[in-house]
Amino acid sequence: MEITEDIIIKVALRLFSKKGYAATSIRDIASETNLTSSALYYYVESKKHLLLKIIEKGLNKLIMDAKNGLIHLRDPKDQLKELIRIHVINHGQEQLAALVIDTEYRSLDGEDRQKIRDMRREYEEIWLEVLRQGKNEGVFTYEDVRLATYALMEMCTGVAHWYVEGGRFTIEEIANQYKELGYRMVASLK
Amino acid sequence: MEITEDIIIKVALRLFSKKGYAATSIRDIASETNLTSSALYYYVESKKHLLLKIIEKGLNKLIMDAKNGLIHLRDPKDQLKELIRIHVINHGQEQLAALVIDTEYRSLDGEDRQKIRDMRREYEEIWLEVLRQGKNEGVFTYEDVRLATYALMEMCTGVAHWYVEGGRFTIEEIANQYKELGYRMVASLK
DNA sequence: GTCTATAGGAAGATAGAC
DNA sequence: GTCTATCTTCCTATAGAC
Repeated sequence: MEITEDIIIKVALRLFSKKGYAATSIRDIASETNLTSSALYYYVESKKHLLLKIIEKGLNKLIMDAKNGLIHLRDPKDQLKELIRIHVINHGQEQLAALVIDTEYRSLDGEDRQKIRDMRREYEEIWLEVLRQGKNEGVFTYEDVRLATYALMEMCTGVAHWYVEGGRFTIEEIANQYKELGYRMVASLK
Repeated sequence: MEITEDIIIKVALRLFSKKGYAATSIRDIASETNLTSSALYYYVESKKHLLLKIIEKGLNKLIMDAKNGLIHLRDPKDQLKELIRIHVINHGQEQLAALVIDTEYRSLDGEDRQKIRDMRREYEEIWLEVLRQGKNEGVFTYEDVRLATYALMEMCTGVAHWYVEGGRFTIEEIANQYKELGYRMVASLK
């Protein structure tokens, strides 16, 4: 990957997350990268392709981090807390990407849309499996696994909506509190 | 309010939530209401004003429902469960409005933006007060009230992202499960 | 209230020079 | 690799007839 392309992606990410994909023009992106809009097309196939790459990159990182985080853990309680930690930290550190992934999915169509849908499902499946296993072992209690999973995931996803770097808590401190809140949500009482 | 205006708002709401505000044109809205774009301007001041009215209406309903729901409740546990119930049912029944409120806030500017920000803060304050009171009375446990509140609210808000009418659970059933999950998240162990 | 016509500009993307 | 110039289409919004 070339250096100019990285800058373009970074600028596009910032503008897409701030103004939205549709409201951001190729000329906006070009202007902030000190290129003309035609020079930009030397690096980028289309505006839609740029969005796709941003979303793919972000989701890939999240999935990889989650899978790596679980490798050495066997206890569902530890696994859940690790998923919460990774999800929260991702949505803080990669806040702009997280916002774009969540809100601009609708701007894709056809096989692009399907591909992102599949990646989201893959990530969701990681959580579902941990929650199922925890119930089987009797450490988790909930009525429906999908509902509990969505509740947990959306709670963590929300961090991207309010987190500000340099605020009262670091993202690690937030992750720690969320680990406790999330675990209590589904924990079986001893 | 006139009947044509209601239809316009309904159509705009559907299109804004599906394609996004910026990607929806006045012509799109006119076309689906069987009006020309100029006829539409007889009812609507501007596209931005239409968005503002949609967001205001949706937030107003949510705030009113929350306030009314709490009137006769004194126990923080009951109050929290009622807030969860109202928020979840609102985000299921008014799903499209909820999505527009959450994602198109950025499309407003100036005093419009400030007004919506204030309304969101007013709603948030209702939750914060219940959570604070619960901790004072010893029935809730958490490290930071704002963090716990955001976690609870975002968990419930997320329902708008995945709920489908006619799915495995009615919105009331979902609300019931969320009441339990949310309460356990902050409940003090006896 | 609803129409046709149109102003005035901005959008995505490309051609071709350097 | 980057530019100027431009094609074509779409946009919000208005003027003025009926």
